[in-house]
Amino acid sequence: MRMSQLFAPTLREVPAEAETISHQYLLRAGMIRKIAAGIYIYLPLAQRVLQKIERIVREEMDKQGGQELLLPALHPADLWLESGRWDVYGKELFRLKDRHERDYCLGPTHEEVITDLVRREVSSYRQLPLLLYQIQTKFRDEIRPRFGLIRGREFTMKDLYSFDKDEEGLEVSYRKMYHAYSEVFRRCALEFRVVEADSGAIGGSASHEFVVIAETGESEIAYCDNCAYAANVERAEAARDVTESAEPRRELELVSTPGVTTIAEVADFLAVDPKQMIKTLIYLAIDKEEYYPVVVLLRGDREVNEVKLQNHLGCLHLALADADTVREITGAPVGFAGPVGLKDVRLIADVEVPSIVNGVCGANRADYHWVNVNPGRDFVVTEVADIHKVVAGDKCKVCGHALKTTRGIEVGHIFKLGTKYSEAMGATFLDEKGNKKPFVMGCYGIGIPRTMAAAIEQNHDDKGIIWPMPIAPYQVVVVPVNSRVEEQMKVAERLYRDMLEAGIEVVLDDRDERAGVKFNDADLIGFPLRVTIGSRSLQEGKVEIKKRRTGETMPVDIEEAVATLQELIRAEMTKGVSL
RNA sequence: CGGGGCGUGGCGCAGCUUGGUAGCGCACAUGGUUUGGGACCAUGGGGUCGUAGGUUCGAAUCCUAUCGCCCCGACCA
Repeated sequence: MRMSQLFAPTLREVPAEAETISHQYLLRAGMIRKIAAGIYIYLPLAQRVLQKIERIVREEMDKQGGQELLLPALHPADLWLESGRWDVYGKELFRLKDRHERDYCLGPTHEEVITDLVRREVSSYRQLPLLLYQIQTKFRDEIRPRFGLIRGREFTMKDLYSFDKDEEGLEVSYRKMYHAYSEVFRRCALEFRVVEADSGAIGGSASHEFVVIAETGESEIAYCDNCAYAANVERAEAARDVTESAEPRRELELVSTPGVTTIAEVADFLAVDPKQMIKTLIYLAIDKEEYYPVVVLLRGDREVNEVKLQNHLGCLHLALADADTVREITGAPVGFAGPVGLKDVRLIADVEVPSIVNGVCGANRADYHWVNVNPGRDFVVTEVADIHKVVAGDKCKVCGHALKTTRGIEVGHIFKLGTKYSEAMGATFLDEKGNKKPFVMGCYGIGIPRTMAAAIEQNHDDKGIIWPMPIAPYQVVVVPVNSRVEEQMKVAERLYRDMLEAGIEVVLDDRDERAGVKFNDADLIGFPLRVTIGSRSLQEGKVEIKKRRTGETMPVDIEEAVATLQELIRAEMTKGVSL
């Protein structure tokens, strides 16, 4: 490809709308353009990267016995009503009607469609296991699209669905995908971690996320350096502090705390450790038709993990109660809630609460707190659950070492679905004994554009993108320093032709631009290798090869340039990690 | 949806407080000089100031409504 012909409108300035590095560079390198919030055009360079990622994905899926098919993006509402998700999925589902007023939606995921297909076409255990996948456009009316390609409303996803005859089969399929995903991201040269995850709206038992480590990521993960434990903080659990305090239980006492409401203020005012406090929060658990209040107790230094809480409650949504509801339940304004004396309301204590001795909590009365509160004595704890958020420093539940936390971008997610969809939709087969059984399913997704963006978040410097070789849009750019110098152009053209013949993916920067412009564009777009042809080295019959990542340059004889490049490319293609 | 911010040539911004009929840099076009890290000179084209109402002799500027976009939170690959 000639740079003069390449449709890659690079931008010198940073577009105001872009906050994150990947978003900025994708725009500036002329790879994407936005057409509406969360909806992007992929220009030729981006398309090449996406296709390379897809190719890697296909190869790894195929290796595990996956078969590619293509499902529709437009789904009839019937299928979603059948699975029950027409109501559950909520506003995120793009819904539309056809001319006959029939309901449809744009698929945000494809469990319904694939389950429908399989229930009609597969009837015997002999046809299992079945691994079917596609690379398809998904539509999700995200509450807030953001960070460019990281969270779009339309994006391509590879989704594979596994159908097995039993749990053991699912386990095998799940492990295959776990391995395949690790291979995909390794080949994309990404630094990632596999973490235990919450399975969220898709449902099911076990699930793992593949998280690319990046400061700008939306996911927070907790992990242990000492053992293999790693989990999304939405799910992460820590070892419990079981040290029973020997301190004698003191007499319950009401103290005046005028205008002192927050944990920090109370701790300060009464000179107690926040760990001694019982944080009392009023939530509303919201289901399809109804909602009810829940009182949640935590140690004062803890935050609620709403995902855990919601899972525990099994409700659809969760919201902090408004001031009126708080007053209704506690009889006091916000800031003075406590479990002592509360009646007729569901009370859930975090696992750490029962061991608090002589604690402090609100008195359900404006401007008063209780001190020397002892769970079990001063209020009854019937429901205990792990609902606090794990933080760095908590003990690993596996080995007891201090956990660390970091942020990352979730690029892949694998789920064991079990029989959730097959049962809801009556998808069954006959087993060896002729018994009707629901398929045991799994689903496995990779966000393709997000993977591209994550690669940029992890591979860039202040000049631009540094593509890992396996997913670079082109492997080499040839830059004649001065396109008007005939000799330089001649050598450039010859090398360009030779490279094409050798199967190297190359761009020739034949533009009549100053060297600085070409160099800067080359750095911005992020070609892993650059061949510079200038008068200096040409005098000695040499050209310069420069590695984008390290900045290392090496003069090579013109005749050896192609062979050298091939060698460098080969080395980077198989390496699997960043150079 | 709650909180914050922004809509002015393709991009980045000024002008708005204190109304007087739109400007700067980059990009673009033409000519010339330049050419190893985003050149210079000259000339030129391009904007219903997001949209709709209103106030006013007069609105980018003031008022109202509305749409869009970005950032922080609830959603997820």
